[in-house]
Formats: sequence, C-alpha cells, structure tokens
Amino acid sequence: MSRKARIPAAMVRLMGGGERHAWTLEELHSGLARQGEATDFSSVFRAAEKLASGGVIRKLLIDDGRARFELAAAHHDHLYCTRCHALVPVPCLIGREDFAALERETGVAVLDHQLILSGVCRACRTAPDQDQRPSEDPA
Amino acid sequence: MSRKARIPAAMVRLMGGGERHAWTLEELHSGLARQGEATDFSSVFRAAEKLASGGVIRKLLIDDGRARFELAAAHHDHLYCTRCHALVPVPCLIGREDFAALERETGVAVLDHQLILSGVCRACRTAPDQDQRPSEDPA
DNA sequence: CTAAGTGCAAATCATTTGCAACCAG
DNA sequence: CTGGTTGCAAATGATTTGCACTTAG
Repeated sequence: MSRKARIPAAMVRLMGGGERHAWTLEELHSGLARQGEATDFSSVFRAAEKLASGGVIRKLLIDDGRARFELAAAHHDHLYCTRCHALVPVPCLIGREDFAALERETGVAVLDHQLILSGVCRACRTAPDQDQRPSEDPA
Repeated sequence: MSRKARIPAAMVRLMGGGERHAWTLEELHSGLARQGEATDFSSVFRAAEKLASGGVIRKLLIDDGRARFELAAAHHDHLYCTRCHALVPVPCLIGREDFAALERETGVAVLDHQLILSGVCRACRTAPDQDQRPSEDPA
C-alpha cells in the first residue's frame, strides 16, 4: 500500500452526521465540499464504490434515475413517496427466518436485501395536486 | 382516440410467452423483432412506460445499470445472484398486514413494493471463481 | 521506489425527448 | 379531420473509465 484514503473516510463521517440518511453521489459531492473536504466527483464515485463493495454503505436503487447510498450499519427498509420523492426509513420487515427458508428452497445464500415500499405519503394525499419538489426525511 | 396501440399489446403477449420473466428494454426490443413485431427502441420504451404506469407491468431496478420489466399479474419478489446475475422469482414475503401497520404508523399509503434479495446462487457458490456471463431464469 | 488515491477530462450507456409522418375512428 | 402511435435522430444525464500526478509507506 501507499497512502491512506482521505475521501472514503470523510464520506463515512459525512453520512454519519445525521442530517440525511440516504445520499445521491451529487449530494455526497457537495456535502463533502461543505465540510471542507472538496473533491472531484469521480473520487466520490470511487469512494462510494469501494465502501459499498466493502459493505460499509449500501446502494439503493430508486426509480428516479439516481442511486442513493446509506450507511449499512443500521439496516432498515424504505418508504418512497412517488409524489414528493421523500424516502423514509422504516423498520425492516424481513426476518432471518425468511432468509433461511428461502435458502433451503432455492439454494441461494441471501446476503442482503433491499425492500422499497412505494406509495403516496400523507402530506401528498392531503395537499392539492401540485408537483412538489424533492425532499428527503421530511421533518 | 384514433388508433390501437400495436406495440404495447405485442409486448404483453411477448412477456407472457413464458420464456423469461423479467426483461430489459433491449430484450423486449429484440424479442419483439423475433416474433415479427419489429419496432423502434423508443417505441419499446414508451410502451413499457405506458404499461408500467397502467399497472400492467412492473419496473424492477437491478444494480447492473438496466431496468427490468415483468408482468405485474403474478406478484413475487426476487433473488438476485450477484455473481451470475440470475434473477430468480420467489414467493412474496411481504403481507398485506405489514402494509396496513406501516400505513398506520407512517401515514404513507403503500401501493406497491419491490423486494430484491441478493446473494450468490448455488451454482456460483459451487463453481470456481470465474466470472460468469449474465443469464436469467437458469433452467 | 511502488502502489494506492486523486483530479481532470473524456467516454459510456441506458434512458428520454422532439418532431414529422401515419392511421384507425 | 383528430389525436394517439410510431420511427428516426438527437439530447440527456448519471455513471464510468483512462491517464498522469501525487504521496504515504
């Protein structure tokens, strides 16, 4: 080896900051800049790639064109509002026992899972029809 | 109205053919061609878009860059082998009761969900390390 | 010296969109 | 006519990659 990775570390620190729980690469990029760790987008990409493959963070696939990343530490599933695009973490609905059963039946060793529930959040159902701006973790 | 949509219909027919359960746009495109319904890629895209919004088919987000589409009729979840990229349908693990509980707690009306379990299938665990070609619904 | 980490620029690639031609009702 | 449908070409946009430079070990 030769040099300690600066970006990955800063990224984990940023993600653990509590402001947000799921980040797009762009948000990570600007987030790092905001905390004095300005860097190139490709470095953000590679750091995320590395952290994800190392199991430190998890990549989420949302149907809006951009991947999100979250710390893998606290596992939870997600509720996605198709109207305002809020992504709300919810307690995990899948249990170990389900995995075991599936593994027995299918022969596939389940290592991870991604559950995204989608629908319309209360605010959006109540509010008029106007198209709302993306927001995350609505307070 | 004015004209009956040729592509969407052919697409549903193709997807119900049983050969495959999840299709990329590219596969749908070539699949249609193979069954004498040659068409443009953008038409495939638009047909998928329309069918998906109409609830006839469902869009799946797999972490390999391409979306997959499957008939929504028979709902099931998926097992994704991260090694050979096989996508195996498995019985759904989530129940209505879970939805109801979540809706009560979060206020989000759950309309749909996507659960993708990932891991390594039996073949890949047994086989040597070589990187295998993508295959789907391995016989 | 040596290899991993980084920045910058350029390439990829699936996905989308604009627009004119078409056609069943 | 009319408005949805289709084909073709071009635009988008997020993601990736090539490459040279830097620096810790």
